[in-house]
Amino acid sequence: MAVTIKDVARRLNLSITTVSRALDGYEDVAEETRRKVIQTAREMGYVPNRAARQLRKQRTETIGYILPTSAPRFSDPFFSEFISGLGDEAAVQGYDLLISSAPPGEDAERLVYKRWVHGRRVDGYVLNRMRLRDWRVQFLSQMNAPFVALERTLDPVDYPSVEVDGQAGIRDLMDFLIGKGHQRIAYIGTSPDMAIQADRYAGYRQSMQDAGLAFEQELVIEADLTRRGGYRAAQKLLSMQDLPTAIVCINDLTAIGALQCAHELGLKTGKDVAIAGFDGIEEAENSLPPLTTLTQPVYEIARELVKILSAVINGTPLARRRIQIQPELILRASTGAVVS
Amino acid sequence: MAVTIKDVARRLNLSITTVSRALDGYEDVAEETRRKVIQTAREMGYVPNRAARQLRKQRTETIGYILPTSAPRFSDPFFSEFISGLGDEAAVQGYDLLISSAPPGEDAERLVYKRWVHGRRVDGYVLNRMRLRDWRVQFLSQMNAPFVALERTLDPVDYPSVEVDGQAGIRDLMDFLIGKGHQRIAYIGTSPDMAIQADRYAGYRQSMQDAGLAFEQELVIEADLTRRGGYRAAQKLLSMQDLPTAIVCINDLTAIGALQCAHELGLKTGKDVAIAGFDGIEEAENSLPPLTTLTQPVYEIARELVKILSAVINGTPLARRRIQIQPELILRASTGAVVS
DNA sequence: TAAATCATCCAAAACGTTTTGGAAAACGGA
DNA sequence: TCCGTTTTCCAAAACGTTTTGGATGATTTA
Repeated sequence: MAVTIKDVARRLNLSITTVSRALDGYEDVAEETRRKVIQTAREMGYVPNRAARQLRKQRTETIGYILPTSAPRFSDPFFSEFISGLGDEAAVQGYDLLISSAPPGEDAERLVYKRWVHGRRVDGYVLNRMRLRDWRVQFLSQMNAPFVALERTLDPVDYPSVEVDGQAGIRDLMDFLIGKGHQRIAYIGTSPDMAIQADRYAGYRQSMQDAGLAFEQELVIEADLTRRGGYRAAQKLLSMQDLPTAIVCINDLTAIGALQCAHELGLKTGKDVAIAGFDGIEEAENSLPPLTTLTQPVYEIARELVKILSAVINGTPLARRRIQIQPELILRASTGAVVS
Repeated sequence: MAVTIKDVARRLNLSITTVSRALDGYEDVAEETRRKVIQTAREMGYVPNRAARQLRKQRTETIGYILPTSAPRFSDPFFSEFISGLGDEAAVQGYDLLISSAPPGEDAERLVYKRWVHGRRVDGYVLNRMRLRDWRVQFLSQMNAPFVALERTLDPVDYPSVEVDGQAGIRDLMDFLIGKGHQRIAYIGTSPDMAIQADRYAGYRQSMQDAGLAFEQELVIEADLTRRGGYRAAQKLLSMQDLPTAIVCINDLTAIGALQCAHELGLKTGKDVAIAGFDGIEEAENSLPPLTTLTQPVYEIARELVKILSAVINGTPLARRRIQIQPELILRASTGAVVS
């Protein structure tokens, strides 16, 4: 059915060895021959059988990403952009992108990773939504499986990563808020075992301290990165006696939930209370009011991750094993009037 | 390195044939033997090498989906849910999910499909964002590649599909609006060669006609399914002499753009003008005001698509080759006060 | 008792590549 | 002319499965 290397060889009266080597650019084949091989291969529409090549070369030329789906029906604008970045760069590097999904931290997740690792399903892994101690890091490095992560963990393993400097980002934001006179600043975060929580919360704590502002435990709430979580957390904050004047949120979805809560309580966000997020998702541009946020180049980050992973797989030495990206503070109306 | 079938066979003093057949559930192996095989295979952590199996069986046990990325940095809440549905059901059916991305309709898209088809990269394809005449339908059916599509095209090819009845959905919505007394109802759609445009626009036209309302060309605007497109289209509509009292949008993102435009022009959506969307994305629940929309079960649709595709690949006869899903009208404040 | 059937097992081929370890021919230097 | 190089090619092995077509005994049937 499909045209194989054998067909090409037969047509040219050559051995399959020569055809293979001609196409792979080996030096021990005459230029004239190589020319002919390449041409007829193209003419005949020859495409190497992936499975055969994989079997022989013992590599799959595929990279894997397992979606951390917290709910069966899950939807997060971050991921469509992230995946399209992974896919695009994978194509550039000659890899396919294999995708599965599993609830993070569960046995199901373990199962998927194990199956892929033992079945030698992919050459390398892209990880994100890291937990502070992440079994995936331990497991993959133990199994000698190449991987790269967005965000860093505390695991005593040296692995290549891209990290967004959430701490610095939040500090920028806090400086701005404090500069505007805010003193009671609340923080809505997520579970303390998530890497981004450790990172961003640290920024919050540090800025409060540097500014000599009193830390109050009740101004810090743990949510779950969703709109609904943000909404509920804001409910608590905005029903206090002594209202916070600003709410810093760990991500945009949380902030958008908070925005809605404030609105329903009759508070004017940007005037009565300032609210800010983190991520720079598109929805944040169009919320009411538009959301102040720290934006990160998700698409480019995804591509960078694949670039690094590809280098790791091929044993190419890396210029830098840890790339740090500074998020950019985008001021919008949710933290006070702006001329945008 | 990895444990192969040979290792298992050696351990048990059996041939690899028997091990293979025991694991595959053939009848010609003694129950006692099968038991032992299964147990030691599990103990040794044996996972069949995918490439070898693929090569031998001439199938990849993988299904493919190519993201229609209209922009390099593209983000659409629809797709994260869609992909997670595809991935979950693929896992259930024993398939992997391979993903790539390409701008729809371009040569790049053609290239990706061709490479996958010729390289026998996947066993079947999931298509969406169909155009009215879609070359992919022609191409894949010509190549005898199994595929399944969300939405139908006009191509004279019989293929299995899931379709959301946009026409009926829009009619429901229109009935509601007309019942509330709206007469000047505008429609913001997209390029007429998209299947969903044909479908949903038809619903609009038909309802207008059935209600005896005059059709006005200037009340129909072509946008591009994005927030920005919706915003710009609404600008045109809301700067007319004789304002429309309602705007029906082809999807939620468009409607959210329109919402914002109305807000900026000082119009109270839900009072001065009614605006509605289509899709039921999460953002629509939290917009200001919350958006009336037609919701479709994206996750379930994705799973259904994979189920059907799996049946097609395996030659299992299908109960129904075309599944129709009725979207559900969700009334929210953007079309007038509601007790929600 | 011989023949036929049945229950288990297995050797070998095949899938389509890449890679190893030469072989043959052409060439160059003495 | 002969021998060592160089250039160009190739046969065969290997990757890890599944499948084909028996083989071997044991059991039943005639």
